[in-house]
Amino acid sequence: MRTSTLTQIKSGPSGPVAHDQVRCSDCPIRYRAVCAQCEGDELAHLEQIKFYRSFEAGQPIVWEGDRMDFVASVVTGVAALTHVLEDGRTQMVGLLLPSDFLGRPGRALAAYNATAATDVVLCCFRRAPFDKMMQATPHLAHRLLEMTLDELDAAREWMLLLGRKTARERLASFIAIIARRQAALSKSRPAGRMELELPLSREAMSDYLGLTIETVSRQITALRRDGVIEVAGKRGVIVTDYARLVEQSGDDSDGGLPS
Amino acid sequence: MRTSTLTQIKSGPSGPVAHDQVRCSDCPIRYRAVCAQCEGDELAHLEQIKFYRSFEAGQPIVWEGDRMDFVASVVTGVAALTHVLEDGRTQMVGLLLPSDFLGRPGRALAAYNATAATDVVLCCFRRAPFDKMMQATPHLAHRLLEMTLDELDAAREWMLLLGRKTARERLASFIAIIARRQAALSKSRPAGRMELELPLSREAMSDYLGLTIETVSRQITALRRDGVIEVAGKRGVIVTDYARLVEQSGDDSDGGLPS
DNA sequence: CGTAGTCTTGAACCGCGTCAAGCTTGGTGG
DNA sequence: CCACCAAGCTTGACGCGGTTCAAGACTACG
Repeated sequence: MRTSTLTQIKSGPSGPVAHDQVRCSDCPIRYRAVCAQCEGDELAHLEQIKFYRSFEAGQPIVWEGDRMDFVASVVTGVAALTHVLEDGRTQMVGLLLPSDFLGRPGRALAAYNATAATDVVLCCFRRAPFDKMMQATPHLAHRLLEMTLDELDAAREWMLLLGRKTARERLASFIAIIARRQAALSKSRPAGRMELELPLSREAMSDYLGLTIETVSRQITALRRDGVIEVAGKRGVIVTDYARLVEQSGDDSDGGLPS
Repeated sequence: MRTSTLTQIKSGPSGPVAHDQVRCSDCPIRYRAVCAQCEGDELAHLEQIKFYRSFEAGQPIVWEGDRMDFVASVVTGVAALTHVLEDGRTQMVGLLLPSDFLGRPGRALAAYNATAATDVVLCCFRRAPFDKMMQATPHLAHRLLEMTLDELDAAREWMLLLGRKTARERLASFIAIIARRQAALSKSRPAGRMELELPLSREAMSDYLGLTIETVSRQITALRRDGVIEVAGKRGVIVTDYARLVEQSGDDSDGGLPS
């Protein structure tokens, strides 16, 4: 049932497309998203003002400066926030994974470009009712504060990467982040040999890491040559030993990048 | 009574130094800090759990991983948050100006090093009562959410700088940020000729900008040679034309970096 | 089999880091 | 008042890591 509703989305060639409601109680991100602490009436109210939108990989979600009359949780897939300078230089400034929040309550204009890095499904809330609910529901405000603080921590870890790490360390850090989040999905700790699927193209990785696409490619080759990873197709990566990968990432300790 | 307990702290020559209480109603950051929207009882309660601490320029406030049993607002001065890799590479990840908030409610361990970049006065709140008050006071949580979202925006602007800007653009961006905030203090818009005092040493600037101290120095010289700025002593800078400075910063539009 | 999109590889270049002196300023003591 | 020193800043010479520019190679898809 759930799955069938989701497959309907895949219609429009380029536009976002709505699809049938999924009950919040069946939602895969029920206990991790903004709504995590809502129950009963609150959840019912959220259910009323929510709607789903899907985007195919590569599609824009909003442009910087555009009016955005909803906020949303990422249900499945990966979305990227980017800043672009006038001469075209691009820097990714946010990577939104399932349960992450998109948009800013109380602000109608998007501050960054948002793009679907993979196929993405968003659970959207109309802005006005959501803002009103934020005022009335301490749960919601608290949860959002907590999530925003986590994102701030992640952004600061990322600043360390951009400001001080070498190209090799950046690649190792990125792969380690993906490994960690994949382990988190199965509620295990990352360790030993791990098979991963990178959620970003080489170009998106270069935008994330503040490098060129060529340098990304070369460093992946170098990590492979040194036996830190194996490569399987364009997106597939096998980490031969997670601890060894972390060593290459330049971080003194493991941990880092929440969510 | 209140003051006497605090003045006792005033012991060590290099340790933090407390000073007499200031009434919240007289506080210079009264309407910009976390407490901005608190009135009456709420303010009185905050007043009860607050205490001041001072730090001389260069002193550490907390170390990453240390227990931190307070949160605080910066009243005067500038504090820096930094990450350090094991080999000593350092990246500043936060620059706290007056009214900015230090610490994370609900987390006792510091996630970064905090250092006084100039002489700093903090208005501290003991953690436990502050956390409790956060639960009970929607005002407070909302204000903190708003401030955290602003900081996240600033961090993302900063990521663009670290990932994609040249050394010259970074310096111009930094000086423009200082110019903007100084204009904001006198409630004017930055424009034309402006005299500034940089709140950071060359070393701190290099940590902020992801450069070496030598490159910072060279780029300041270059901006001076090109007539974009004049230099007066170690910390003094005169921006000859703010618009020209912004052109050099690589940003397509003005704006950016809230707070 | 051809073609487009994505990724890889190579060679040359250059911006910034590194290393090593000098310079400027302020503080201290003779 | 000046000699001395330490800390912070500036300047120069040189090398390296990552960018740039330019071909190839690998898929996926007609």
